[in-house]
Amino acid sequence: MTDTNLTPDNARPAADRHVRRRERTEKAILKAAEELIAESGVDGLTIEGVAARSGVAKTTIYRRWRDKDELALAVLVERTATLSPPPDVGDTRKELLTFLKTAKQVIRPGGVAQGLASAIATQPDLARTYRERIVDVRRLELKTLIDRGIARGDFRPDTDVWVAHELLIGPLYYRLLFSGAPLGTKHDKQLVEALLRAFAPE
Amino acid sequence: MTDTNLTPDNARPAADRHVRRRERTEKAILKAAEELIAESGVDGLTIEGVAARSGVAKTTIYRRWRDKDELALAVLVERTATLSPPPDVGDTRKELLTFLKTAKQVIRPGGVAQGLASAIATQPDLARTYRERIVDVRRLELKTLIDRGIARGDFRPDTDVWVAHELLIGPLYYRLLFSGAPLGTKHDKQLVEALLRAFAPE
Amino acid sequence: MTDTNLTPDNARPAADRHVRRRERTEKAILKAAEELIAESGVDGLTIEGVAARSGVAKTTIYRRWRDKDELALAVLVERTATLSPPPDVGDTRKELLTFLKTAKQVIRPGGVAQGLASAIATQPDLARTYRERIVDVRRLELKTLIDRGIARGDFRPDTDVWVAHELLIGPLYYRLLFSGAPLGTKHDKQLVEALLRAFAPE
Amino acid sequence: MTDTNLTPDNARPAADRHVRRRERTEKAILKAAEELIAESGVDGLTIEGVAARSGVAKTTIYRRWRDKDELALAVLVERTATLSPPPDVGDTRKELLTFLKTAKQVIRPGGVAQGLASAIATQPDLARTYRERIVDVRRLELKTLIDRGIARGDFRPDTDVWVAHELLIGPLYYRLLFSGAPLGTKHDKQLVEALLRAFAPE
DNA sequence: GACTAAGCGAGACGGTACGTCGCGTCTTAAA
DNA sequence: TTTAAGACGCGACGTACCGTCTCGCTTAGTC
Repeated sequence: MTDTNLTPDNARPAADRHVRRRERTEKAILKAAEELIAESGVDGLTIEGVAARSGVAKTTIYRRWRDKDELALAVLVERTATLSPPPDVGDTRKELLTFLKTAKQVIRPGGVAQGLASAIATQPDLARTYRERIVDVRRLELKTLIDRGIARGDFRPDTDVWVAHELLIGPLYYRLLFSGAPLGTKHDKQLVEALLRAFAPE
Repeated sequence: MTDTNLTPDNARPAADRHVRRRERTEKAILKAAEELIAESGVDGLTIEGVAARSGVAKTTIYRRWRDKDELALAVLVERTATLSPPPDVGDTRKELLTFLKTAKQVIRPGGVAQGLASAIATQPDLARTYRERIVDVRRLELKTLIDRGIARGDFRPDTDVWVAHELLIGPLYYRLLFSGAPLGTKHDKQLVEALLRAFAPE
Repeated sequence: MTDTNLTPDNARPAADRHVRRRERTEKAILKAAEELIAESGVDGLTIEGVAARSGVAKTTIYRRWRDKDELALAVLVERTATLSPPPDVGDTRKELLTFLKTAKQVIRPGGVAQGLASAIATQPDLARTYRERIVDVRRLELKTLIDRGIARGDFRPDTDVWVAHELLIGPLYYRLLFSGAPLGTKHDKQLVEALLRAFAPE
Repeated sequence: MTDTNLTPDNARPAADRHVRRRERTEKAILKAAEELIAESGVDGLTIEGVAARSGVAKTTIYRRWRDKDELALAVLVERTATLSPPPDVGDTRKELLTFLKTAKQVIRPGGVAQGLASAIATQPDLARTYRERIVDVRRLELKTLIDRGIARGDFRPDTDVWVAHELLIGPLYYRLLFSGAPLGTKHDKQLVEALLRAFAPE
């Protein structure tokens, strides 16, 4: 986490051979972590387990991530990074549904979000990372959709993206974490419908 | 937890002295637990700590609750149980705001909900208890409000209580757990407004 | 243990009306204890287990025996009490072998002696009871045999019963507890032979 | 326990610093264990106590020994290992007495043998260790003595070392564990005398 | 046939130690 | 410079069984 690899590819002075090594190691760790999470949830994620599976020393893992929560979060971030924003298909309703679907793809597998919820809610460091790397990203995407929706006359011009985001994602998390309701398409539709009504032009 | 004291006060045959003792013990435990949570969060809640502070043996605690999550949840349930449903004040908007306010009073202090989120999302037993003793209770209260709202012409007659509940509570939890936004009155108002619009009569 | 029922049947002054009840309870307890020992050794003997199986309250057991070791020893004593001394068959060798065989019958089943060894060696109370009710009894029996042996000219007149006892029983226990050697008849014969030689008349 | 340091002192490649540390830790543990046993018997031996006194973490102790019995046995083994076999003094009688004396030195202090008797008699693992590291060692020493005795004409050539061993050690344990008789020199002499007669040449 | 005291059942509890889990730290050789 | 490897301290876990306490019901000989 600490430092994000923003280094451009030019100008590698000397002690940079080691960078390649770092990266390889890091990948091995993340891979092992993801697998373990997939197999037995965030609770089943263990630094010792990751070390064993990845063939990396425990020490090495601790050099990169403070603890297992940070590591799990890194897995989540990785996942978000590989997703692309929802394309313009000319239909706000459909685009919003796609948005929800994508969100579920990020959150659900392995129960990472479920497993991390408490940690994120509790530890400011994690929360910040989570917000910057995930919440903000997704809200930006939503903004695109909403702007299009406004242009199409589906949303009133002063629609608050923050609130809209909450109205879509909040219920989703709520079902995921607490109510246990089955995150189905039907529910998604109800949410989208509600959102469209809540911010419909006068 | 397990059994709710429905026994009337007459006809206590014999083994009832035990019951009285149980209750006293249980109260001591819950009190200590609540204090510890208040001081250092659910993470800081330790069965050993509770035992020490309450002067009750660790064993006795385990005789009532499987583990520390169940105990923490019991604290939450206790809190919910002591709250009364929002009164009819003749104004749907106000009643909904009161509903949100009460919800925050249950959830926030000590970060119990935050600390328990992962556990609830992960362990079916806890989830069931949580749903039955908290979600359902609160949704029932909301139903009363919505019914009144319908009668007053503020909501359309087929308003779905489930969805309405999610639209109000979901964002609240979302802010609490992930976005870190300050659960202020302003936000509450935005949510209520959105809800009223989403389910306004045609 | 504390008081051994040596009271003769005459002269029951007053407060001993309830004796019969006591005895029934006591028998139930000892029976359950013996069964449990047979099933899973002295280690598997649990006051709670005995209470459960015998249908007697834990309290009642503690009213008679200080702890589970005393109870187990009581089982052992019971066993010794029901055995009869070896008859005169006219052959010292044979009588000694019978003596050893009987000893094994007392000691072996359920591993009571094994399980109790440490307790006896450690707690003077138990040791005293053990010596008085078991060791002394058996040594007295041996004395009879040796006296007969002396009369028959198989032992020298000044044979020390104590030492003889140790030479027979000691190795037996040693095998039982430590060496793990299989307490077979062959070994018994070797011991008897050695004893006869050690105390043979000049 | 597990591995006996048979590594020669040359060629210690690398991961050997660890070994040194292990050894230091192990010594600290055994020392503390021995002290605790000396103070309050095997019953008073507690892993937690050892951890506290030795300044070693409980975990570390469990990393080496399965449980407190194994640890106690290790103390006994340690004791045996540091003793040297009885020297040839030209007198079988005297050598046998020395043998008994040494045996008592191993067994008696702290009542380790007494406290472990039940455990050894009950758990095959412990029994095996006990036999291999203690019984066999001592019997081998006895063999030396008996061979010398045979050479000197004190024992008949076919003297069975096993039986001889039992005849000497068995009574000793018997006194120690059950009869409570005071393991004095007088008794020792009687045993040695009996042994010499039992296996005297024709 | 009713009295009455010894005996008993039942449940809750405090307490000690257990053996386990996974964490995160440290140290040093080797790559 | 980075990594592997191993040993370690630590805190809390959840469990087992201990032995104790309290109090009301049961029961069996006696009056």
